[in-house]
Amino acid sequence: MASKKISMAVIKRLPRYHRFLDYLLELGIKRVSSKELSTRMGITASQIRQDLNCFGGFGQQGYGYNVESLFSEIGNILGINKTFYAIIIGAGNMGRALANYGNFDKRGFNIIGVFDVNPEVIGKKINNMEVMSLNNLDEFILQNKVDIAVLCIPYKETASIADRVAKLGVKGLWNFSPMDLKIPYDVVVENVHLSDSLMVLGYKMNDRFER
Amino acid sequence: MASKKISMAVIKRLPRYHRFLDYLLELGIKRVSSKELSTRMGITASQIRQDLNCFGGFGQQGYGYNVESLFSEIGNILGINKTFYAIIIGAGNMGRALANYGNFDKRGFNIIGVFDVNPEVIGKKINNMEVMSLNNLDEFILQNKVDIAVLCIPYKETASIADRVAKLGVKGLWNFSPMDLKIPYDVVVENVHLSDSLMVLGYKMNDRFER
DNA sequence: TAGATTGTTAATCGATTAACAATC
DNA sequence: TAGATTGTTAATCGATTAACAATC
Repeated sequence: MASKKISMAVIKRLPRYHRFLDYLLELGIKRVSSKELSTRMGITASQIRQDLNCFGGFGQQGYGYNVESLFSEIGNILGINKTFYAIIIGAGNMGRALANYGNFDKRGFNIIGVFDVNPEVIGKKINNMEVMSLNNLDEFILQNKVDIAVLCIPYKETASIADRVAKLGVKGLWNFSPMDLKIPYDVVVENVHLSDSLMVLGYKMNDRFER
Repeated sequence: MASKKISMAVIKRLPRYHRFLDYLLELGIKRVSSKELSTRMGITASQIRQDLNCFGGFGQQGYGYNVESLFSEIGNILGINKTFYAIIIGAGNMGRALANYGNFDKRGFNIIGVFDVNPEVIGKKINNMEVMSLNNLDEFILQNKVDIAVLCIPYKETASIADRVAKLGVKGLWNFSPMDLKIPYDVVVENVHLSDSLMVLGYKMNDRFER
């Protein structure tokens, strides 16, 4: 598995398929054709078939795709059945929101710790987890299996913390800071640049409505 | 302005340029060449010049780009100098985090109201704003200039609320629900699908480390 | 002026779409 | 079997990269 290189464009569509299939499942729909997915999702049928065939022939000629099995196949590709252990670094607005958000568990992402520097926050409970001091970060990572660090820290701290956890063996960074991370270690980074997204929205609005 | 169609690929890189130029400004750097930007940002010099020339010749042959003026030009393109008025719908984890996050103001996004359905939340203050009842949403939008609605509501409510505010004249939706919005009105949508992003991170990790 | 670097055109690369033979 | 729809190859489209003349 994961042998031939698959483009990010394809990967990024997978969660959308997954979500839509989940919805079809809820509606009790058993089978679906690429053509039907196409009209409902606004993606060409051709692209859907191309995307799915990157990973194997999930369909059946003359029939289409079985919703349930396609859903679980895509889930497998995305690794939903595997468990990742994550810590949140930074218990500010975003860190707290993510710590409280329960739905990541469902997708196999377990939050096992929250860290901050602020003495007023350390020791307080967020979603039944006591916020730990950043001083104990290294120790914690060495003593627990930590796959992912969720970075919810200010711009200036991001690079050094990223570096620090990468050195300790954390393999994935989910980065909410506006910093573009460049890390010399073997770490996977996924950025969520909220303000970039907001600026793109602003652009689109100006462009469309010629304010 | 905004005459020839510019691809989304280009637009999405603009906030990154903007951020990096801001950083150079802080360092007190006055001029920069596409080549230097290239090595520092990990984008080809060719692409940088192509991107910038979509909007006009901001550079000078033999010299490069003036950091300050390029920064402000990109800011203008992104509409940072214009003010948008936004409301947050849904005062759950994400809604609260966004309401408390002060940095959007800096980019011209003013949050002027927060709404929720939960009686326990209505009336409470978030970042000096009293949470209003969703019952008063229509009235509020009609009586105030609301450019953007930030949707932080559960999956099931999203479509109907999006429809409702669009009908009332809201022109932009910043959507944090996993719902893929299809709206029959003239509205611009920017989605932030956090769990999609997390799933992509999971995929990358499985792929890279062959768990 | 000579050197540097842009703006812009042309070439390449990759992603999307179309077409159709394979097959359920 | 006939109809439907996939899997897959080929054609098209768009985005990225390379090249270079224009010019500061």
